[in-house]
Amino acid sequence: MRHRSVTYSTARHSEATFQALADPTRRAVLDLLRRGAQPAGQIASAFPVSRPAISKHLRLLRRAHLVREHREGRHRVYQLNPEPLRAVDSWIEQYRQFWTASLNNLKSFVEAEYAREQEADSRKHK
Amino acid sequence: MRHRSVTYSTARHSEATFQALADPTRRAVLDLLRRGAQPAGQIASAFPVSRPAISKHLRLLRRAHLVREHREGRHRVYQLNPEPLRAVDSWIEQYRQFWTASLNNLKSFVEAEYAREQEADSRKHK
DNA sequence: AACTCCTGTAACGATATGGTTACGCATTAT
DNA sequence: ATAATGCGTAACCATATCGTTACAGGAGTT
Repeated sequence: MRHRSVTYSTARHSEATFQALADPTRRAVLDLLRRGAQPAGQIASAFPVSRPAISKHLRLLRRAHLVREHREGRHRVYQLNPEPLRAVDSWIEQYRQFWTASLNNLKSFVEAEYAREQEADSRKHK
Repeated sequence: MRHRSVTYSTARHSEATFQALADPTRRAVLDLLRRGAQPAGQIASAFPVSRPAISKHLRLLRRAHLVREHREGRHRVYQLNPEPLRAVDSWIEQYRQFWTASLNNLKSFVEAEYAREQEADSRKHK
């Protein structure tokens, strides 16, 4: 029988953002845009893939709201929008406490937790 | 002519980690393990997919070093290892300044940056 | 008006991803 | 010894992903 874990819903948040960050080229595009807004072609020239490939990455980043685009003459200037990264940041935040604790402490804590749960479970088995 | 952007190399770091986090089920598994170590079957029972599917997710998480596994009787207990998340955190860190600044300030900053670059570039065009 | 520049989209192909069922192998229970 | 439990892997399938080349269309240039 399945539980449909409660934790699932929290992980569903910011799906598009995590998805967008999965690709190294897209992360590099964001890194590039930190230095300032640029037109699409100039962005593409910084990478070893074709311009249409970058165009598709930009579309994905646009749909994840990680970049904003506006026309300027015949250029399309792309600008970083870091807002969605806040969600990623707050997800990570929940893990920060784990690496501030020493690994030894973590290990014993986790093992104790499991031992406790196992004991609570032991009634269901024989 | 291609530049092979310098920023690329920084984005290549922690490739496996970003990859692992791209899937909502895997993020939910990590969220679940924050509450304590658990055997594989118990993890699987929290999700609406088959046990082998979870087994494959766990393998990927193992290879990304986001979880550790050890045998305990006939169970295989999985334990969170948040260490690789530090790399993600420090990547995000570089963006934190952008959302602490007001969006208006950011906008003008970025636009000024682009204007400056465009001017520097204008000698190459006609 | 004709031409060039900049960029998005379409169509296609190779590979990756995420799911399923069937199976094998240890470990514990009977 | 035999059966049952727990879990990883293999084989397979559908769809997604990321790249390419060819093409189209709007904005400046001549």
